[in-house]
Amino acid sequence: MSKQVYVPVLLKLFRQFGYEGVTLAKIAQATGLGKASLYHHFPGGKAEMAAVALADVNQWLETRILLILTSGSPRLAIEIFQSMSEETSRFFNAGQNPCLWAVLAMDETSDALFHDEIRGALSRWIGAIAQVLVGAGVESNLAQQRGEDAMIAIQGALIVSRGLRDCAPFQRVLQQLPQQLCQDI
Amino acid sequence: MSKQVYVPVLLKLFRQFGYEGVTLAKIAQATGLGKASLYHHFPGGKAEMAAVALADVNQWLETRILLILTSGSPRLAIEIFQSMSEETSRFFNAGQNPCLWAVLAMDETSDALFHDEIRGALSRWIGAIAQVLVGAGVESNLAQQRGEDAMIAIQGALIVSRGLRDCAPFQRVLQQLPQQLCQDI
DNA sequence: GAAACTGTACCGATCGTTCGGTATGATGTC
DNA sequence: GACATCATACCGAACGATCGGTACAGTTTC
Repeated sequence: MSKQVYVPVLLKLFRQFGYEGVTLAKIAQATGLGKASLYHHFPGGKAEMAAVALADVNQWLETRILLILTSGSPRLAIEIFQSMSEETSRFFNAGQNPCLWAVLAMDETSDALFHDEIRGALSRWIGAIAQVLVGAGVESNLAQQRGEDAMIAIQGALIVSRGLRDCAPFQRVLQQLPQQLCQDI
Repeated sequence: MSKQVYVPVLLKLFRQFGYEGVTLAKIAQATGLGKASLYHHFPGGKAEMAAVALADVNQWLETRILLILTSGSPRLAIEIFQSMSEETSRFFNAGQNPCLWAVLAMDETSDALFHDEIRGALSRWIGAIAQVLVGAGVESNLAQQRGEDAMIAIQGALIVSRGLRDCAPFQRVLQQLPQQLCQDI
């Protein structure tokens, strides 16, 4: 069985419990693999398993989000952002899934390599949003701010929805996001 | 030495490392107390130490934030929100401190009692913002939405600033927050 | 038969927690 | 004043459990 099969399981565990909260016992139980098998597939141990989960998220960003935002097709900006919102809402299961970036970024313990990867991913997403806005005539600095605001809205909505134990804020924010990004253009 | 002395240390540790990431060894080192002495002050162990830290945050909310928002003094709404933003920015050290609510809410492992307390705190803050807006003539449902948006902005800005390793987004968001809350009134 | 894979037993380290005990200072008794 | 009593604060050492990780002898697969 290819190790790719276990990546979604690892992703689910790490974003649910955080790096410290995930134990090899939990991973073994969730995957149905023994510890020796886990170390066969992931010789780097727990750190590699988390890295693989993080890489999976980054691949989602590249293939599902950045592709939408940077495809040369001449769609309207608002349509692009609507696609982005829908894909994002789907990825976070309408607000029920925590964000692995946020979980790992919080953790002071987890590797600095994770932090660099997370920073890069956030920057690319923000930059791609800004590029779409610039293409629609928005001034560069303002476009960058709007990109940041979009990430802030998504991350904040995830936190607040989780804190309130009610996904409605997340769903409302993502539904309003395209119009908010396209205000006055 | 009163146990109150150790509360700020506990708060710092738990919001920095999360519940799972904090070890009794770290607490002992940070407080200068032996592990056994910690159990003298906090017989409930690690859970009680986290609960005390959480209670400290909730007391800050009551005495510093809700007091500003609900004081009967007839100030303009925008001035009230400016005070709130400044106090919030100070509390989070201009975006360098993570939010204990977010850290604990993320953790699936931590006690359900924590989650109830966090939900209540978020609700009270949001509701207090909404009340100020209602007092300024904003329709009730919209006021509630604006309150949610404010919490989302604060929490999201903390996450993004941490992820980017740059506090500028947090500072910008909190500076713009009063005007954003008072738009069209 | 070679390579891929896995179950079992095990390792040292660390986890949260508890035990037995000491040092100190206030209080009560005569 | 001298002595016993008690509560508070603190700590070293150890507990059983679990942590992440490893060694190795099978077993499966091709």
